[in-house]
Amino acid sequence: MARRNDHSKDELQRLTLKTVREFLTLYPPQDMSLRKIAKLIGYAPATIINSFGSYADLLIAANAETLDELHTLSAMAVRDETHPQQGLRKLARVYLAYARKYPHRWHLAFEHRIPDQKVLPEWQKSRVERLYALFTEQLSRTRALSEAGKRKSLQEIHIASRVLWAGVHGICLLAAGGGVLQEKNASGEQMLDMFLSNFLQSYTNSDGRSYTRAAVKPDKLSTLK
Amino acid sequence: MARRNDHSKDELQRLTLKTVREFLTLYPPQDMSLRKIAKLIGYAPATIINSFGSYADLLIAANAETLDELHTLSAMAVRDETHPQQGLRKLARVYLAYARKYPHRWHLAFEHRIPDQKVLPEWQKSRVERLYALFTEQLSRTRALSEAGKRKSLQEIHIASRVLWAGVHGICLLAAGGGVLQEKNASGEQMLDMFLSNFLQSYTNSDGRSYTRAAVKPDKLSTLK
DNA sequence: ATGAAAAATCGTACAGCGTTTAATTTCAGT
DNA sequence: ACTGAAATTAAACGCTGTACGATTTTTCAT
Repeated sequence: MARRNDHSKDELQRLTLKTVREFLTLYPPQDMSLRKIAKLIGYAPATIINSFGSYADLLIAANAETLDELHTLSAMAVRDETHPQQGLRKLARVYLAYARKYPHRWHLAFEHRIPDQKVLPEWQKSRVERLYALFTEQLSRTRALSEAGKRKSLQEIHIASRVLWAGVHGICLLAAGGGVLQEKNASGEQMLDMFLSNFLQSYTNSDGRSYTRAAVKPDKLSTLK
Repeated sequence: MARRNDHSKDELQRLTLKTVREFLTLYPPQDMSLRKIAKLIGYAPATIINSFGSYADLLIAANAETLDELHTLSAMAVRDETHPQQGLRKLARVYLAYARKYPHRWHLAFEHRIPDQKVLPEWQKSRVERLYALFTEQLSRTRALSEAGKRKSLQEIHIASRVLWAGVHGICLLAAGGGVLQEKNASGEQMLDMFLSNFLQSYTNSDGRSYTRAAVKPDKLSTLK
């Protein structure tokens, strides 16, 4: 066969990605295959490969979409949010909501292992870092103080943002995860709440040894529940 | 062909699992296959299937070994540990060390998705709960107090143990994870330290609103660094 | 001791997978 | 109209896990 010109190159890529997205909305990644997607869009498997490079590259592209969507939702959630602790809570809730709504896409994006030693592209890593950055941004707004009473260093904030992200991610695994990780006696909201309340409580009170009192007053804090 | 009697049924299972273990010590799960393992042990693929039921069941059995090993190491680490906060730190460090030493086995155990709707056996879930239980145990030793100054409820401790585990797991993903999650500017130890210090600081000081002072004195706490 | 049943092992076949190759048809530019 | 490039596919390749049937060995009752 030959050139059909039903779709332009870009149209075909969009159609493919849309089909993948819809498939993963219903079925897990293991049930997806290049041949199934090809059949769904009415093209031959080789056409998709020709368009994306490989099935793995198609998955990477789909994951990029997922990360973008998650970032957009997160950014929207913290826009116009003046209270950084509230911002962090909102970020966490967006993550949990997304992991629950699109578990298969969420899993694929964060569990995906590249087949060989083929490193995944930089623009993919930077998408993940953009997610971390949302936490970093809220954190640096907390004006939390370090031991000596000085502002926390950039490195401290960097680490704390990773810790926050990791905690939220781990909790989402328990709350929305398939496989061996399934928690039914504690809700995701409960876990997120306990995590953020306690971590931020201590984090924002310098290191908790009360050289300094927190900038946030207790009654302000209690409104965050 | 027919019965060879080179190995008993149990011997063959042990041999198979040992081969899987050794394979995963060197190579990632995606590179493993039923046929490769069969070739390595000198049996036909169908023999393994006949012995374990399916390739998926073999993986589940291998994961059981991983979870057992992790539990044994963890239990050893907190045996004779009188200080519960130190115990929790040791648990976290064992997890991180294991995830770093056997990343492929670790990943397979926690990421494994069951193929179909075939639920994974109860004895597998209970193995994971046994891991949580180690955290629960240390936590209930902290004698942390709740808002009203009373001991924390079982439900609170339950949630807190999940939060701790989830946080440690998430951090291990960043520290030892392949794929899209790789943190190079913050070490796993730094992240674990910040996580545990801050979370426990607040958790053990009731909810931080200082109805009650913590049972653990500040100078005790500082020795945990 | 003998015959029958059960168990173990494997070769073969099957359907599906991602990917490569070669052929074919169409489009764009001259 | 002619030519070279681009797009699309069918077919084949080497994998994958699994089902089936045949074959041999062990086990056990008689």
